[in-house]
Amino acid sequence: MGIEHKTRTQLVAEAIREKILSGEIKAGEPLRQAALAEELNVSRIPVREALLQLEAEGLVNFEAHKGATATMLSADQIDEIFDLRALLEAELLRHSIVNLTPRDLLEAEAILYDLEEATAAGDTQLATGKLNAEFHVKLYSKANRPQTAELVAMYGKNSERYVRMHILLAGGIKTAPEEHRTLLEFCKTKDINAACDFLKKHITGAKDDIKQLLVKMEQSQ
Amino acid sequence: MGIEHKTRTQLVAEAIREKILSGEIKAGEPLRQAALAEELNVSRIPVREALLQLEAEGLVNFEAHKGATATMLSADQIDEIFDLRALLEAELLRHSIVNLTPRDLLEAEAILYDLEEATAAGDTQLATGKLNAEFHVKLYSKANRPQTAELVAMYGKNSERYVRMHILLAGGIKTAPEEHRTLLEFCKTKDINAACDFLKKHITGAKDDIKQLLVKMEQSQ
DNA sequence: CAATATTAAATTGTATACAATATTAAATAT
DNA sequence: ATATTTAATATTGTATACAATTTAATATTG
Repeated sequence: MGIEHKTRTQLVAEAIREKILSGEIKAGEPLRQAALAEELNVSRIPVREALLQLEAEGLVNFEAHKGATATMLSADQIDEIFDLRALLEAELLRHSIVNLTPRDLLEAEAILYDLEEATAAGDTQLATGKLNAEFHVKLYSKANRPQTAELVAMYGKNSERYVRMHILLAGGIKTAPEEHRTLLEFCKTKDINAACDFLKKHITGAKDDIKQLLVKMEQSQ
Repeated sequence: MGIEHKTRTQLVAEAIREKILSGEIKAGEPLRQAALAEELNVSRIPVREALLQLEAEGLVNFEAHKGATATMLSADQIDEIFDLRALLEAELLRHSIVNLTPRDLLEAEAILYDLEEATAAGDTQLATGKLNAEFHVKLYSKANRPQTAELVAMYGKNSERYVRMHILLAGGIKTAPEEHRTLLEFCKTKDINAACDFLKKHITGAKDDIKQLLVKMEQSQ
């Protein structure tokens, strides 16, 4: 049982990803291979490979001979990504919901409990971040649709920095806390169509909230 | 206006991609960096970078220290990919259909004409391949959903080898030729729901056809 | 002989060095 | 002075060389 040995490329990818998601590297900013290599104490090879990976994740644009830049998502692109998420997550839920066991639903409720507590405590970072994701993942956990799940994860990561930014600037997403409970209720009663429709609205609502801010930012430039 | 200069990585990616799609490299087969490098007269660096790109496209699995293999899609995975395609292509069509001009529809009809001619001439390769794709792309052309379109293109590429294989082994997909014409008709009358529902069935039908063959192949192993 | 440990070979991962391209600065011409 | 060329610099792309890891083969032990 040897310890997992991470390759430099993977470590570099994680480092750069976090820099982008945290906003330390701003959208549009060029990512110089040599600079990153020196900063992270590696050669340019793993930096290049990490950048290629991040491009696949949609976090980076890599143009031959020109170099890489952190992707800059326009309001339109955010719009599309959230629509895709709504579509794909509803599809996951549709397949998962019939397989959700009572235990799954209780576990989801447990997460929801923490989430509501975090909300009450004013920790929007935690509530709209980690716990929110955990709750959704739990509901999708029995979908048995690995490729769809991977897509959802990718777009989730891609949205993450905008959600974070929104939390920072607007103090959280105004998603009503009871929305999650409503969704869970539909899952319990196995009301597939109601659950999926509600989920779509839930995601689209978050989108509208974020987009409003983004449009304002685009105008103020 | 300098000529477009392709990087070795891009050329290598194209070469390997075609090898996989054509079946020259079979699913599951390991892709040795050194061998590919020598064969293509480059160093291992562009080979590695090409393999990373192909992994992002879903054609290759790249495991650290173990190496890359051509992805092997199970019947289940094929199933899921075609479901995703149905979902995403319907979404594209939904957004495109209202913007399709009479000219767009005539161009689609022109492609359809060629397609039907190819079918009549027995050229299923052309009919289910290039022309079929062209027809679909035309219908989606006014969706204004670049990221969704990119996903659709990716999954299209991913399905391609199985479609090709199916054409080879079963002499084409049994998609009724009139299905395309029905779809076009719904687009002309701007009957969005009918068009999208029909498109989903159209894609799912192709899936069932291919999956049947795949299940048989998996059993015979 | 089977199972495990050890060594050797193959293969991948990464650093360094150099080549190709793009960007910027300087020089020249209009 | 402005526009266009030319040279210098910065940056990316790729080959080579070496290090790390895995896989295969061999040796060792119970």
